[in-house]
Amino acid sequence: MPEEPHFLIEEKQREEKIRVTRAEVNAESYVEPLELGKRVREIRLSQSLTLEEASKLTGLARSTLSKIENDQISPTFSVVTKLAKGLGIDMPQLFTRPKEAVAATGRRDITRLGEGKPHPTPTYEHELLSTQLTNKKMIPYRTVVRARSFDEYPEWVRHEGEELLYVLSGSVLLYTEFYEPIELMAGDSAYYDCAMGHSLVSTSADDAVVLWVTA
Amino acid sequence: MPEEPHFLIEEKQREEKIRVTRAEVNAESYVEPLELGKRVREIRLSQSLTLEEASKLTGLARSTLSKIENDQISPTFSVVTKLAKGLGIDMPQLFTRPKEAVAATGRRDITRLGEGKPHPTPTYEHELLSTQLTNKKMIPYRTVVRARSFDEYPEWVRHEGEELLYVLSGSVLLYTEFYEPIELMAGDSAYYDCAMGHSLVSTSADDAVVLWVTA
DNA sequence: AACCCTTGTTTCCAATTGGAAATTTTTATT
DNA sequence: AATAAAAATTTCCAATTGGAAACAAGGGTT
Repeated sequence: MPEEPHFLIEEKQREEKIRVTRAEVNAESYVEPLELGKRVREIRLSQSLTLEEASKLTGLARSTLSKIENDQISPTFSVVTKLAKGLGIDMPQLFTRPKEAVAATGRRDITRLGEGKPHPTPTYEHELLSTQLTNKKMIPYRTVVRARSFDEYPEWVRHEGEELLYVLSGSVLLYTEFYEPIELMAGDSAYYDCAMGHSLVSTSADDAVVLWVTA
Repeated sequence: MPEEPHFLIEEKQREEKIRVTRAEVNAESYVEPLELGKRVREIRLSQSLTLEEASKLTGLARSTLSKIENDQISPTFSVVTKLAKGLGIDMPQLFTRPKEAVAATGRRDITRLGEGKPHPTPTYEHELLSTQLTNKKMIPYRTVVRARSFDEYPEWVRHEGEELLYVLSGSVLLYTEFYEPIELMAGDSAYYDCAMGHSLVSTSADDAVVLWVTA
């Protein structure tokens, strides 16, 4: 029975409910159909495996594999994990858009002013740049730091990597663990280890804009 | 009810069956148990989001998020996808092991406008930022691209790594191998693999200023 | 202390997943 | 073609997921 996959149907049903909310908060974060099934099948066939063999390798039922490959179910995380283990694929590889294999063509991604992928949070208004390329060594954001008072600065953030901060306009106050807060004006920059607690507030009357690059 | 997660129990049962086969065929491409829940919580908190806010961003129920973070369910693929989209995470990042947070000593380096270390070349006028810190993952420059005519644009440059280019003022023409030259205006950015030949000239009447970050 | 409000957890249940087996389709062989 | 064997899909159903709502656990306020 060639019905529409459940989770796609469900997707639509919810669409209604959450449309407004989602649009408000994050105008542009919908889940594309992404053909997991197609990817999986490609990988299996590239190893010349039958469903039965893949089944043995992954510990998943033949039927389950078939359904996944035909996008009839949305496998659970644990199933995806088994799949990856059994077929010897990197998880990331599974999700990375196969897009044009980069091969001979160089990787390049242009982002025009204001055309990044918006990602608002209560505190900041991030705009992800260069979202076409995946597996980048750096992740660049252009971020609007909303004008706000001192005493409500956000919690420390801590994570892997290093960060470069360049103030494009306005002025901000950079809080980092182990140091006194420091005010940065347009043109100033900071480089720090993200393992230190850090957070940023705007000190200008209006919003400040910064470029943030994480490695 | 603090029972053992279903999908973990089941994991063990099947273990027996597939052990031998798996060892034969693919002895070593193990994606460890990875605590998805913990990761997700980290990421959510790093953005100072509440479950409610994350719920709005992802379109998932608060309860669902809670269960995921507490490893009480194995979310379906479509749910994981929504999660990643909503929270603005690269899928791969979700699965990559978070090397234990470096006991932070606190590396931080502030560079005031114009106080970087000058490094002039015939073509550009680089100003190295954050020169106090060594062993950085990224090397940031603020570079003035001298106004110049088209036909004397510099040779390709090729080297290791990836580069982010952000135009601070003026406009420039970015030449990269495999692509047509493209004009970038203030606020535009480009990300590319440095293995591609690349070079930059200014197209504005006066000098252009760009931020260049190499990883 | 009683109350309200926010954040996170748990319960309940309808909807979906995943396995075993049945069924259909494809491929190979006469 | 006809048949057998292999491979893939579908069906059926028990087990699990995911949403709504109830619940619990703080934080402030009055």
